[in-house]
Amino acid sequence: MDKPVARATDADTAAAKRPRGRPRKTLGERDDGNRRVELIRAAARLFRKKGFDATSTRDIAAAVGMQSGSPFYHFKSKGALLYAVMEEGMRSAIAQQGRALQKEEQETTDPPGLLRVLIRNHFDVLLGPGNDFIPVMLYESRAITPRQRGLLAQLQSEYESVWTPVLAALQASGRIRADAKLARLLIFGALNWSAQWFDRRQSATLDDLADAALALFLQEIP
Amino acid sequence: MDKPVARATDADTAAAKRPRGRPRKTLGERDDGNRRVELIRAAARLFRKKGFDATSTRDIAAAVGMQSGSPFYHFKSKGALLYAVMEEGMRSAIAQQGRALQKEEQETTDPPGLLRVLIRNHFDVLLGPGNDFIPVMLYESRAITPRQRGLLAQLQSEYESVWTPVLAALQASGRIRADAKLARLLIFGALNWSAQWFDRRQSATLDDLADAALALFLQEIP
DNA sequence: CCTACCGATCGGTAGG
DNA sequence: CCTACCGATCGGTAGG
Repeated sequence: MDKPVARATDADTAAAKRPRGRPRKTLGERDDGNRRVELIRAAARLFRKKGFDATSTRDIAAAVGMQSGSPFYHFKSKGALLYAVMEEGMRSAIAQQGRALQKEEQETTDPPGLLRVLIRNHFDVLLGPGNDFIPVMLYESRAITPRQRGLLAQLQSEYESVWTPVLAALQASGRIRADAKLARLLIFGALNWSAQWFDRRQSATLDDLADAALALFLQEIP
Repeated sequence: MDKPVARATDADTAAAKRPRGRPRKTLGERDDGNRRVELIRAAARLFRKKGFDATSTRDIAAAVGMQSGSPFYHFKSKGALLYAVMEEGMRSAIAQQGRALQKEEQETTDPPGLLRVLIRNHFDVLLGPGNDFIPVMLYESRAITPRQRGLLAQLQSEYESVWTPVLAALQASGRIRADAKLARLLIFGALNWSAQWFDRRQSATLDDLADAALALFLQEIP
């Protein structure tokens, strides 16, 4: 769990294509971690589609070809599996955000450009193919314990820590007018809510979304 | 169900204060509708607090002092009760929005002023004391049938129909830069997400929120 | 990781 | 609206 899975964006779809295929044990590849990851991935998809409470551990077991009791060999409870989905989602999102910034770091130090990278990447984290982890975290947080919520809050702080100076700079230069803290909450709301309505089969692309968000939040250059 | 309950904003809290008190039958007041409304209200509170699946019909029955099977005398299923919460929430929100616009209709025909009224009222609908109905609708829609979703979509269209011309006017005048449809979705997202983080016991008021939202979305006058 | 199983809970109903 | 109840499902476990 410490090393993030390969970019969920491109890896998940492939795996979902052959859910039957038993793990190919090329070379000395151990099964242990794989089965655990498979469980987390299947759980994420089902938790997102049907909700945590409406998903039975039997559903999850069946999705990876296990018997009903077997998930409990890997996770001590259904709640632990939910938390693993959320934690994996956050670690993966943080890593992906880091890569996105690094890639653009060529010259893009201007706050508007940085905000675009952050927003565009956030849409990817939320809406990219196979990215069910963060939506699950956003919409099922009621089901975890206060302690787990605290641990996730730390990861969320880490994720947001990159945004704070960017938003502060934009506010200082007058390109964002609203109070910094409320602006951050409202912006994340606008972005996060897209998980409820975005349909990949429809017209708008993630770039369109990023454009619209930037146009909505940023004051035009005077 | 056709006539909306008294403004949830001021009526709900009072009722919550005396959950034990058996309905006072002053004058010829019939119990029938009251019990039904009590059930809807209790269900809304519990559905919001614990989620639909995690709330048992026994929880709801107990909250209004009934035995476990009795809610099914009023509603044919748990799902019907959920839908009643959502429909009641939408009808109430539409009525409340109508009143808010009427009250301000003195001279306020300018789009920015109208948007402020709409946003301020929307925060009231979402975050006002005892207003659990709309958050339940927003966050539990997975649990209703497609047909019910369709019926609610009609009510949501009615609610949003007032926003559309206002947003169009703001876009035409350059005070909103983003694509009209995406702007609407992003704005509603920013507002709706507040149901996840807003804490009435904290500093910001609903007026603060409305101010911040306006400042964030509207281009400054040149 | 499977087999076999348990106790608890749940939505819903018959019959008054 | 209550009493008494049912069938189904669920999370989880022992023992291999």
